[in-house]
Amino acid sequence: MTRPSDITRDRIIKAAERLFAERGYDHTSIRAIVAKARVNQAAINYHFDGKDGLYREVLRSAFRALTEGQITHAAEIKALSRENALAEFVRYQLRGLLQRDELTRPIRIFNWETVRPTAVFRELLSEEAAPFMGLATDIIGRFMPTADQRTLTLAAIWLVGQCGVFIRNRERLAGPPVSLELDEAAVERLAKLVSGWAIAGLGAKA
Amino acid sequence: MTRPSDITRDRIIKAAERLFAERGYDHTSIRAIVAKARVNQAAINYHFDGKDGLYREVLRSAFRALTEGQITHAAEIKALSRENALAEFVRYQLRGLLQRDELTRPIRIFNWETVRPTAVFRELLSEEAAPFMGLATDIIGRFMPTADQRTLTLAAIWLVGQCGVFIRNRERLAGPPVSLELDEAAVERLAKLVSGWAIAGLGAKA
DNA sequence: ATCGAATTCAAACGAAAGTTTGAAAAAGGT
DNA sequence: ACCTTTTTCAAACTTTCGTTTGAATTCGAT
Repeated sequence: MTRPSDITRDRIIKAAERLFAERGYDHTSIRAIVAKARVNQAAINYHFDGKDGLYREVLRSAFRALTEGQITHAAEIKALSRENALAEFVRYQLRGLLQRDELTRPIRIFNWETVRPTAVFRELLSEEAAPFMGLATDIIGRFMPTADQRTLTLAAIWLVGQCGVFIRNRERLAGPPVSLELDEAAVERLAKLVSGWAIAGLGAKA
Repeated sequence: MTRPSDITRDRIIKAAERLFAERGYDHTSIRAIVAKARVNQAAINYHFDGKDGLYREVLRSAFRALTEGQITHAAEIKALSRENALAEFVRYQLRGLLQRDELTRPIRIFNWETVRPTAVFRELLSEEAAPFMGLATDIIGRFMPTADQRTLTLAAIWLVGQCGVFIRNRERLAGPPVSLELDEAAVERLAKLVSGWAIAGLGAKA
């Protein structure tokens, strides 16, 4: 493999993934993508059948990375206490704050979608994102074994929401007045803080 | 007052407030605003010096409504136990889920800004939004009297984040598969749920 | 080496956005 | 009633976006 045309494809995907993660779908123009990828503008339509098609590809791989990242550790997560499982989930989410782009970009892309789901996202939701939200719901369920499905879903949304607000505002939080540091230690502290609140919240009777 | 030109101004503001609340800044075109307000397109530039200027006005009044709404009850809130104060804060936020537009629009506008703050918002942040986030920080502070300012700020963001995710996705949550009802009782239940989790989370040592 | 298919490229297209323009209309003080 | 200022209006301007076009080039199996 690695035909010449695959190289173009690859460069487009990589550039698009970065930009979509950083600015979201709407604020990413294909001109910005092709500039970063240093390919011709028409290449996106040729290879991906338009911006939507490209985004679909990027979303697909983002989902896979996201679910795989947590599903490969699914056995571990299941083996963990519910508290540790939830902490791990939160920690994984908040790693999106780090500059470690290769790993954290999918999280950021996903978080843009919690804001204003694109049409592309809604299509993929059923086939690809289900396991991800399912994991959240499962973990929550271990805290609320008697709760109905509706409550579990709301709790899962709640959990994702309280992580997402940090992810999306990463760059702003890094500046004044918050001046949040974004190194591993700081993110770890924040993850502990948030998961601590969430666990305590779920642990008690509401 | 109520000169004829003020009527135009007013219709623009009202229409813009609705649309900005519903779709956010980016997805609201001035053509959509003038169509809803039934005024000429150039009127926005004449009266508000452009889309940004109009948005600034809408944001201003949204902030005022938001802070007044909670500051007028400030005395009550201060008198409340910390648990009830926080519950009241959450409840107020989540009322953005209701269709009661006149009251809940400011909340929705504010929540769009937690996603991707506009330049206009950042300008206003220091002068207008400070009291609002300040209130959140104060309430949080009563749970964590020994915490440093940084932690309090993070906790305030966390609190707003877990409400905002519901507000922004209101319309989607209303449909399948969640099919969240949006009447007073349902919102009240959700508010109890969320504030219960948050209170329990903060009440325990993290 | 050759030929058809796949890929790249510069350029232009059409739609949608925010803004500007300049004349016409309305308002309101004198 | 007049005249200046304020306000409205339809139309055009400018920029940016995603997409299309058609020729030129490169690829890769024969």
